[in-house]
Amino acid sequence: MILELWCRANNAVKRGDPLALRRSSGRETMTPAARGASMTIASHALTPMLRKLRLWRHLTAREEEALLNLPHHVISTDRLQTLVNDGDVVSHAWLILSGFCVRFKIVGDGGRQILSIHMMGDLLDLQNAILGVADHGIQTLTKCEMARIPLAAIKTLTDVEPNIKDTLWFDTLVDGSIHREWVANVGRRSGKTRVAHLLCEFALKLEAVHPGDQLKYELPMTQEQLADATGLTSVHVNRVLQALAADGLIQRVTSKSILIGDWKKLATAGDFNRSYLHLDAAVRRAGTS
Amino acid sequence: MILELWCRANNAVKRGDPLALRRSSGRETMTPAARGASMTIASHALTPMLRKLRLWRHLTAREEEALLNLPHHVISTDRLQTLVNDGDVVSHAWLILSGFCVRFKIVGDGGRQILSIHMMGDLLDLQNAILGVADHGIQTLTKCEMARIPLAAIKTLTDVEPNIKDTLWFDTLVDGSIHREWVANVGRRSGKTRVAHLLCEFALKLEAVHPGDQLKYELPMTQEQLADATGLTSVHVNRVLQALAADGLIQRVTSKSILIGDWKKLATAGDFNRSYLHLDAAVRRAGTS
DNA sequence: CGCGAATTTGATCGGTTTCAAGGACCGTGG
DNA sequence: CCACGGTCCTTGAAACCGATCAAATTCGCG
Repeated sequence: MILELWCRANNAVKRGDPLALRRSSGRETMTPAARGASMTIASHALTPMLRKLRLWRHLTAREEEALLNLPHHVISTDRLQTLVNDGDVVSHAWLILSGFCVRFKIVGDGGRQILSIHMMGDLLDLQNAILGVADHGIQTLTKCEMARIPLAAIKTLTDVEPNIKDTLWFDTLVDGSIHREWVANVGRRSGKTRVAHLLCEFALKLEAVHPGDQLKYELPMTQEQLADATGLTSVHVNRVLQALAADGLIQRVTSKSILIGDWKKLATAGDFNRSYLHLDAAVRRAGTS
Repeated sequence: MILELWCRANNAVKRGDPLALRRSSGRETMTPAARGASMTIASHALTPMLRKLRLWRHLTAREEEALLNLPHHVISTDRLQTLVNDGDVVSHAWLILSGFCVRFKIVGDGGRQILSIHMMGDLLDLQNAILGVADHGIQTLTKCEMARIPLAAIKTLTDVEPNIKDTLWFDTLVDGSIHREWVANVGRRSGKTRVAHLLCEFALKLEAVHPGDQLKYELPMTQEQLADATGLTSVHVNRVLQALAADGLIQRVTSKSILIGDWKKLATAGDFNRSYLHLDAAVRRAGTS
């Protein structure tokens, strides 16, 4: 249901002829007509990015305009599409317009570790693009609409708009902060705590991009993906979810629909402290300056 | 012994009257005379930073000069000093001139997770400073010499020197890449693999700032700290180290001195692929442009 | 309705933790 | 130079959390 709301929120994006990403090639294909369409019609396609960046720093109207005018094209993907592979040479950033994605790594024994979960407004892969070679993969969890933005255009823009560069830098720093929390999460917390922590993080990130009461939401992940994110197995995740439900911390209407029964208790069980998300950065900044 | 070499390399730094950091307050104390001394005499104190930043991007002579002229003062610390606590309001960055530091988090049950290990030339806490509130702590592993640089000065400099800003941004992105590798390391690898991976990473980072054969080095960490970095217990780290030695992957002359017996085997055992360190970024950049 | 994917359950196994105690090392002071 | 004390390393045995394996059940969807 939340997904539906988002689609409505994004209805400025023309999707008359959504372009499916080919699973085999991993690169988008696009007719000249479609390319032209996405460049001109979808002039406000990038608005989800603003909602996110405004959390970090104040942007002037001119700066926001410049961000919206970044060249891009919009792509529709199936679920479970791998957009970027570890080792790829990357020259574009991805912006999520709708849907959910993860970043991940594959380790030697074939195990997979999800590094972060992303949603509408998140600018993905700017890290990979600036570093030049991808050190991790990117995969969609659900059907997504993504905007593909050339790094060169971002460079050109940030070179003349220092405040935008600072904002994007800040955005990547928050990513780093979340990584650090995840290191602690998978390194030093029990299975139950890890899962509870993830549920809290997801609720708060949802709330940030889509204000409203996010105590009930659809978790766009299978238990196996949840396991990959928490460093557990899917079997154990299943048992942990049951335990959380038994304690009344969550209720599970369907398998993926999470209803947080008691936020305070869940946050305590998840050893969750929102400060690492830095969601109050703009508020704090405004208050002190 | 490596530490000795480094001290010699840093002998431009005047340390006549090292200023001990007070354990209780966590803030440096400094006589006016000493402050003046560190500002003027140690004009090349910041050179270790250049060696690191040159790995990421080319810097012009003027830019390097500007970086060296950043206002700062030099501080000597004991081992196990906590320089920054989670939650601190941060207005300075720390540059390591000699010695080793870690970044860490404390989780709910009192457990500690080390997030990254740092050495000469590493610019610490720029993340915390830009984000405003520290989301993690910083502690010295050994006696260190640190330069404390006001964030305001870095801001002023990077606003007029975009290439320096890009370089520092790149530096924080590499930090993020290392964080991602650590998430995968503690999340999805066995104890033995985790420890082997850490030993490989440390050798390579040493090599980067202090070229020479780093197959033998002093690991500036106790087994308990190794455990905090790998998400294990010190008892288990002890057993893992013995196992690695039994397999001939490492030799242990003293408890902390690591001699890598077979780099290839250790890298394989540690599922280690250096690409996430992005140490070849400058090389690659030079080759393609 | 029927198929494949995802969830759930049970039983067993094993890597890692925990607890506890002994021993080695190192810096310090006498 | 040695004695001392504290930190760190090492070892053993037992307990436990989470993994593994396998099978049954439910869910989602065309």
